[in-house]
Amino acid sequence: MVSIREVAKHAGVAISTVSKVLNGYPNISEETKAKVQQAIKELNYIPNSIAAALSSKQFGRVALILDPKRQTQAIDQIFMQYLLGALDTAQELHLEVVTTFTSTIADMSVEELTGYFMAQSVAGVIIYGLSKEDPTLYKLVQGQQFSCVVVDAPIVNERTTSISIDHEQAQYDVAKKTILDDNCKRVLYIAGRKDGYVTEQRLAGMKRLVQDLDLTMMVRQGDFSELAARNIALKYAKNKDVIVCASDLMAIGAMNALIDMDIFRPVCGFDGITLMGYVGKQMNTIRQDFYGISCRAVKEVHQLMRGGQGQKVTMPHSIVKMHYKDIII
Amino acid sequence: MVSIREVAKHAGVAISTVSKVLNGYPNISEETKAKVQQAIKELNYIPNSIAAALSSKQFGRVALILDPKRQTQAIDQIFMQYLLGALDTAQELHLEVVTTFTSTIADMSVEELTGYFMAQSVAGVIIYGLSKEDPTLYKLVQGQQFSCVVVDAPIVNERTTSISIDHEQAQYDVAKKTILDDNCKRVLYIAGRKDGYVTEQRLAGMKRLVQDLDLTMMVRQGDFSELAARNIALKYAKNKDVIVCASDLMAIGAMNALIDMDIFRPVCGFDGITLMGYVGKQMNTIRQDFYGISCRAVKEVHQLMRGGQGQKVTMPHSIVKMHYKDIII
DNA sequence: CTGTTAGCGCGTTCAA
DNA sequence: TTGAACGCGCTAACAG
Repeated sequence: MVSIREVAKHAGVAISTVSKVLNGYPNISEETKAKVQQAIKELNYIPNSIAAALSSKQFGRVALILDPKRQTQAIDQIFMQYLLGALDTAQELHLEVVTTFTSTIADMSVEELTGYFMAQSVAGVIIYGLSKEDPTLYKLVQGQQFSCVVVDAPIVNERTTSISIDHEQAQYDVAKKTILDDNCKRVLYIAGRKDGYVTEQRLAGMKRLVQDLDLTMMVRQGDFSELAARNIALKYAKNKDVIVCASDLMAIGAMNALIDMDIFRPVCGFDGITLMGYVGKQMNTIRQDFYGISCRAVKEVHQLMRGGQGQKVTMPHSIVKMHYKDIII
Repeated sequence: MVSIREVAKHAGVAISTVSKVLNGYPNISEETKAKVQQAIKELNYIPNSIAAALSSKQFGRVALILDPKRQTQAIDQIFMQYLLGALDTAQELHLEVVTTFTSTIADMSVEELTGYFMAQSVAGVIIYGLSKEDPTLYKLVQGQQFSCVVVDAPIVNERTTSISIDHEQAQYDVAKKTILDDNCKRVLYIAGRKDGYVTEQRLAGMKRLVQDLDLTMMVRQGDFSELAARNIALKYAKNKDVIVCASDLMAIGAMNALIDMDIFRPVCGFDGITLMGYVGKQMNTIRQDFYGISCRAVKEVHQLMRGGQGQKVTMPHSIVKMHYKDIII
């Protein structure tokens, strides 16, 4: 294993000089910089990220906090996109990533969690889909001990950046399109879980749409569960004109309920997961670039860790109708 | 951040003593062990895994090498199960995990890859679905510089353990059940990619079955692609009695081809992914416990890193018919 | 059985 | 502009 020591010897400089070149510090002559880089190439030197993390608290590692539902594996695609985006970008920025599932840290207090991350030299945290009722992670973010990026939660402070699409507008857009296509009036809206920030925002979009188009709306909590959505549709869909769902999975549940009841109503979803293309019925949905969002999240946490300021970032979205022919490859 | 030093001071012992209790070394009196554990509890001490990894090469970290297809997101479920199993078990065994996608290491030579892992204090590697034609990873395994566990590849040596279900038997089982249900004679077998070990093994199972049941079989390479399987089915299914596919995704492609042709043939798949339950047609498939396999993989790599011997581990499998009602929750 | 000591590879003062 | 020296938190010989 080739260490910084050997690079220094090979280049005929001191270890600290190599370190400075590596980390882009100023006050190094072009000449020595070239010598060092030459030596790095020749020896095929790769800096030991462990040692670097141990030595410097400043540019530590990034923890990814994901909350995959162990039951509903149909949406694993979203988490994989998050992971792919994060790991790709982390490699680009030379950040080390720690993949963490919420189950791992479920019964820790803020203090324990803080210690846990500190012990791993974690300086930045990306939280995907923070629940409003997760006090520990919420406190972690508010504590501002770590540089945080929250995806799909509207928390911003000195050291916290928020990233998401405009859920209010997206829900408005996709529902409007679906409703205008069939000239509907009576809407059944199957919302998400109460403790999610996006649930509120999407509901707000629906309320605005109801006003703008002069509709009537019944709202029920589907908790992002396919089965719950199915049951809600079975119960209430009959005397509605359209079913708007806050997730693709719920849209699939609702659609299957309609098929069982042998009635037709337009349904729209939210997310754009591949599964939508497999269920036999084309549905409108919002497509988010989960990969791109995650890339951006890593870039933002990188900024924060280098002294950047927390901010709100809004990513673009689009409306698509999912077809099997677009899915199969 | 509370360090081992403070624990030692608090317990009134030396640092190394704390380290020894931490790592379960022998030759520590019950009394001091109790004192130390008491101090650990009181101070809420969490060992710094970074420092441990840096200091000791022996019990370093474990790299997970996954190869998720960026296109075919329908099978992300499998990778998430692998990840969940690995992370859960790693936490149990106090192992640190580095999640790696093949894209990250795609254009490295063995030497570079070795350096890359060494620089990260990686001592163990778990490779999920090693391709026969990945020379770099293959050499890495054969080089025996790392403790390796290969999932679904039959490589065993001093420091390499192989884990998988019995693909030959599984393919035999699921095809036999499907064939006997409908008393078929002419089989279309859509195999996987040529460079996969499992492809061979499953094909061997089919050959045995053809002998045992006195069938005729046409074999085509579907490359684990839904579209390829669809095209194969469109071309050859007509004068066959049954279509056996080496993956669920290919079975779905084949089934959709049959629907388009408006003919019926029994189809069976392999994997047991959730998607199978959504496509409207019930199909036999092999269910593997990807989560459990991954748990076992981590346990095995843990053994290897502590001096264990490489071996072959076979996991159980079962045949299921996928129903939508079993999927929706 | 316990404590002392020397690194692991690197970042970072502080002199030179 | 460069380099020597210290320490990050821990493990592992070795000495006691």
